Amino acid sequence: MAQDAGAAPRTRTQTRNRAAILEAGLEVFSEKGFRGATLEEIARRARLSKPNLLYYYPSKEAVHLALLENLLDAWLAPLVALDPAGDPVEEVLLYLRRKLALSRDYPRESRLFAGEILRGAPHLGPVLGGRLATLVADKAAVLRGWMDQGRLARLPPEHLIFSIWALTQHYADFDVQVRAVLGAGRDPYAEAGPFLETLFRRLLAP
Amino acid sequence: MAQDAGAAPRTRTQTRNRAAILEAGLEVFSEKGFRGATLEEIARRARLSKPNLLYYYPSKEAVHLALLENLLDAWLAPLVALDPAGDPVEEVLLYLRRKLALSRDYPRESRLFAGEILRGAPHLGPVLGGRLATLVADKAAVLRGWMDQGRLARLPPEHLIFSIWALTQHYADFDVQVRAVLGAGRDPYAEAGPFLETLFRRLLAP
DNA sequence: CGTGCCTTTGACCATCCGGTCAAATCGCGC
DNA sequence: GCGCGATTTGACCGGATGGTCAAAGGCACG
Repeated sequence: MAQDAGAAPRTRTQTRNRAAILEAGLEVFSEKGFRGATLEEIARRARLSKPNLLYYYPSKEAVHLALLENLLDAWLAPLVALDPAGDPVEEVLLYLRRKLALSRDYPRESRLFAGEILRGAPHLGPVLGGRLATLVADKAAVLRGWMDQGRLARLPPEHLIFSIWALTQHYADFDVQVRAVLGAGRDPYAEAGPFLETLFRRLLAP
Repeated sequence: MAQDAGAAPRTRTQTRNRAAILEAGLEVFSEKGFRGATLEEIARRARLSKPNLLYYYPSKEAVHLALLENLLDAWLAPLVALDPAGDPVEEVLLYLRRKLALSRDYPRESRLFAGEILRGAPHLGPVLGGRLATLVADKAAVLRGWMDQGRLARLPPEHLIFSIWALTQHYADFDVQVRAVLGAGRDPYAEAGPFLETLFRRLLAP
């Protein structure tokens, strides 16, 4: 039996197949959304039969949920890494760069996330008001401290964080639109990097 | 017969029912996405039977398409209104305010749009590389002209436009997340307005 | 080589859902 | 109040899809 999705895989086969399912699920869910994705297609991409997939994850939702949960840590890591002991402007810029790198290197994850939030966060709703809200409150306090010390321009810290999310994730989530507007032969991320760096340097200077 | 979705409605009944269908479709599509929406639910919200809905629009896609097309003009209007004869910084800020107002007053439209783009723009793909790209190229030229005259900070104009899209639409598309982070009792838009205004004033000053 | 568990699968089921159709009903112009 | 097109609907269809099940296959270990 391998039905318990939460348990650690025991055999090599389990490890390999679960990984293949998650990879395939990420591909399909991020492209088609939860409703648009089919178990058939996920199974095919994972080179498994549909019942075989259901042997590893008990339902479509279980795969989706596993992906979102796995994602969360990686997604929040850059914000967690914001160091209260560092230089204020440089720390925020570091966060910006890390977040933009996530959009560039993991656009599927970004879109999976965006789809979930866009639909009202039916699966990770509680996490938003819980872990996420706590983390943001924590880091907002750090930012506010820096502002109080005059080392960072005074701004509503939560909205400063939102602006970093919005500006970086836009390039992953709205990729088609960005590329359609820029035309072929241009590298969105290569241009976005310096632009966003300028934007935040001007915004954050005390 | 009323099958031609493109034709202007002739009777009062047509006008009323088509409007009801579009309103219901907007509600359901923006909340559940194209695949997640069902004709049954759209029909119910429009107080029509399913076959009756199909009498006015020949398919689910036709309703979706009609919504996107109706939307496009309203969505692009603020950018169209960017006046080459106006004051550079004030014109951009005006655009920002108009766009934020759209997010505040028409969040369902914003989410409908976001969903379409997120899934790779299967329906209005051609529009992106056509009308949208042309419009942006046009206004980017205006911005560049202002920059050349030293009346606006030198920045990649397309990315400047992207940043306005990203920052304003974020508040509509990721509404649940924003509210979860801010907590109840706070008005996201009331806080976002001044913040974004500050952000762009600092960014755009020559 | 045999036993027992892990893994895989073909066949199948129930449900949902977009769309059709023929018939009923409505309501406007005469 | 009649005729006729516009509108509405119950019943139905076919395909897609999430999920089940019992049986078969593979593999490690005695």
